[in-house]
Amino acid sequence: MARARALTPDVRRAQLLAAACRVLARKGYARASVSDIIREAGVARGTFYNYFESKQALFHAALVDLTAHIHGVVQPIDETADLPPQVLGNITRVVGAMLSSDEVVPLLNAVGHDEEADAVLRSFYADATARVAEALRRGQAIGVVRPGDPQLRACCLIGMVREPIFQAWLAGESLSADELVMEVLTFMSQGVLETG
Amino acid sequence: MARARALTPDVRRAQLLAAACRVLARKGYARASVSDIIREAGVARGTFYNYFESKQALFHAALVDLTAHIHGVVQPIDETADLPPQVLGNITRVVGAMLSSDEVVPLLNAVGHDEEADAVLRSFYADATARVAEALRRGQAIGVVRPGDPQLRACCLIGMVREPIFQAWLAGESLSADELVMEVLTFMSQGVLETG
Amino acid sequence: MARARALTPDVRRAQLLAAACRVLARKGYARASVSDIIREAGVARGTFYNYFESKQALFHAALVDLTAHIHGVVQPIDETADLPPQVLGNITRVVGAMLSSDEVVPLLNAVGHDEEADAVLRSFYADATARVAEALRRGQAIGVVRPGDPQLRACCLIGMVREPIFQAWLAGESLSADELVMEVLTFMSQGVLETG
Amino acid sequence: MARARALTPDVRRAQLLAAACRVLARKGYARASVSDIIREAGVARGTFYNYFESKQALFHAALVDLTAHIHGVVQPIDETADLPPQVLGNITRVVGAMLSSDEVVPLLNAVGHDEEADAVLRSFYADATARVAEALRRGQAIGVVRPGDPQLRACCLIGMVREPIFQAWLAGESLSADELVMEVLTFMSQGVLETG
DNA sequence: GATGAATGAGATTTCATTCAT
DNA sequence: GATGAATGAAATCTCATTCAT
Repeated sequence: MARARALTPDVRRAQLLAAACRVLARKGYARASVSDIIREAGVARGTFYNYFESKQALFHAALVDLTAHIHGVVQPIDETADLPPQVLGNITRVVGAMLSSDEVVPLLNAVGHDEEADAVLRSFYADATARVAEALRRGQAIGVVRPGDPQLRACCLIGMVREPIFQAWLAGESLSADELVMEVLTFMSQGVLETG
Repeated sequence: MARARALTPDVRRAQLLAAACRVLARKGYARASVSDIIREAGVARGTFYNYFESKQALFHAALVDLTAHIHGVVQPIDETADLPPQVLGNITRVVGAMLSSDEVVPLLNAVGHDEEADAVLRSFYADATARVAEALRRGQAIGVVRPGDPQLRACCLIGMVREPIFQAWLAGESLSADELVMEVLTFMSQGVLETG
Repeated sequence: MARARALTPDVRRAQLLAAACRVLARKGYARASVSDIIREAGVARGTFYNYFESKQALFHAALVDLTAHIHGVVQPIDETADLPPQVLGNITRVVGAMLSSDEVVPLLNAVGHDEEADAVLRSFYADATARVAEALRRGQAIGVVRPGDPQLRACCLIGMVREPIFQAWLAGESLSADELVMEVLTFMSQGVLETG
Repeated sequence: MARARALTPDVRRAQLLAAACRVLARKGYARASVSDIIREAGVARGTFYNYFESKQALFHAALVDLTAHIHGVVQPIDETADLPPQVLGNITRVVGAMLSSDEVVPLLNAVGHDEEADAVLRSFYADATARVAEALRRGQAIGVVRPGDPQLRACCLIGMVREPIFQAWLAGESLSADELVMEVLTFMSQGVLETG
């Protein structure tokens, strides 16, 4: 076989991570094998293990990367400025990040495959919920959010965003980020039932 | 060896399915092996294959059973009667069904493990969404639901219910069905933002 | 491939152990692979792992079996009877056990390959030394053994037996058990130097 | 990267050999990897193969060095001078050489790992035995050594020295060279049994 | 000469499935 | 029908060696 051109470790590592994400998106967590990944990356088996201690370590790294990226798009709320546009902006950016590539959704729904990966996802969701809950709590403090358990409400909000994305992926359909954001806003601001 | 009493096929099948569900709840889809299942059921390896073509077939059957059960708790809307209590009743019953046993949540989140199982889940979620969307559509027709894409809105509603249940399971915590139902109602009827 | 006749677990286990010993004798500890062992035993790869948790576990079991067997040929000393023939008998039986099959020597010299195996060998040699030392101590107590550190002397005696056996094996030559026993007796009773 | 200063081939070779010996002492023959050796020596992987054809070749060279060193401490017997002190001196020097460093014992017991290394050890032991046997033969000729097979007797003598050293190493204990030499002398000159 | 990224043959291990009893 | 020993394809992982720079 033609020997792959030697790269600096950082580059090769990133390449392997990217290849792994593509494979994960295509075959799913459970069916993605090291053989798939190295074929996708065009390197030899041993090369893989020069960069990751194990297949599990790779998946762990991929998830950590991904969740960090999503958290990264959230901007802290400036309480001295107008709130709604900031919240809207964050929702829009998160939805954008989740729809930005085909690889995000399957990874974020890959629960129950792997002890370590589950831990990463658990902390991702716990963290996201905690942030939203904190924002709600502040909103309640300044009287712009109705009373109610912030933790539970935060979960509902996350589900409201996550589920349409998840189902669109499951069905292989595309989803309009703008429409989703609008719908979430409707639920937040007035609900969907006409009130006499 | 101690030979298990010959049972009628249906009983044995049900016994295996129940054992499989318990194992799935305990170990998760990916880590449930045939050995686990037959140990739990107390039958020999070969016996398993007298009743299911493969491990995949068993999981498929378990999912079909489970999703049928959840669909079963939903009652058709009687449009001549008062709507809100019927909707409320259905939400309550679905939440109740999902919280009724430890086995439901892990199974409904077991995505990406298995081609066939994914198909079952896909159709479960598609079906659930379609039903809710249809209800919304009727609501819009008679003017009790605001305008908006029923499909997308249905997804949001399902996510609003599913996510808190999912996260509580992930965190190993319990969840109050009543509080969840109340919160969903709040989102539906008035939103969570105070309106000047 | 023709399916191997199903055996009771005990028999199959013993067969695998025996096959492993033959392979170890032929190829040495480091170069004996699971593939070699199953080829020798005529079973499939998976069958091996039905009986031993790992390759290491098999080697451990083989060593435990072997060392137990050698210890088993040693008979306790009856202090009310004549001592020399009893000692002579034990030496003869141990030498006999070590020469009884080609597999003993390579196994007893397989040091440094494997943490667990080393522990078995360590305790084998420690135990053997302790027994000989105890016999020497008793001999000193009743005045038939000269003064001197029993532990060290026991080691020397064991080496005196072990080394010729080891070297004969290394050179691929055979060794007369009787001559070895006689030589050891000479060293014990009078030494090899003529005394003026 | 930090490129090691180019050394003369002999120096570099010696440096690698020394590193290999340290690693061997620490991890044992079977667990010493090329990675360990180059890390210990502080050279790059490729450099290793500029000096040794293979890992096996390095171990071979290390053994040759070591065995040559041990043989080197043995002084030829001057038959015109008094014999016992010369024999005593040689035993003392050999024991001293074997105890001089932690690396000797594990290497001399590294049997069964490697075809070539086994050959080196085989010839080391054969040579040592031959020398001792020759000395015994001369002793018999001049009447200071009792009759008996010199070859077998030489093996016993070597075992008498080697075994205590081996066991002390196995147990991680230290050993007094003087006591060992004295004990060997006792076995040679009078045996350990009291004679009425 | 030195470097270290890349290699790949070969080892161990897993586990869903088969089939003789 | 029930049993459980046997199977083997396929997965993960190791590490001595190569070779372009």
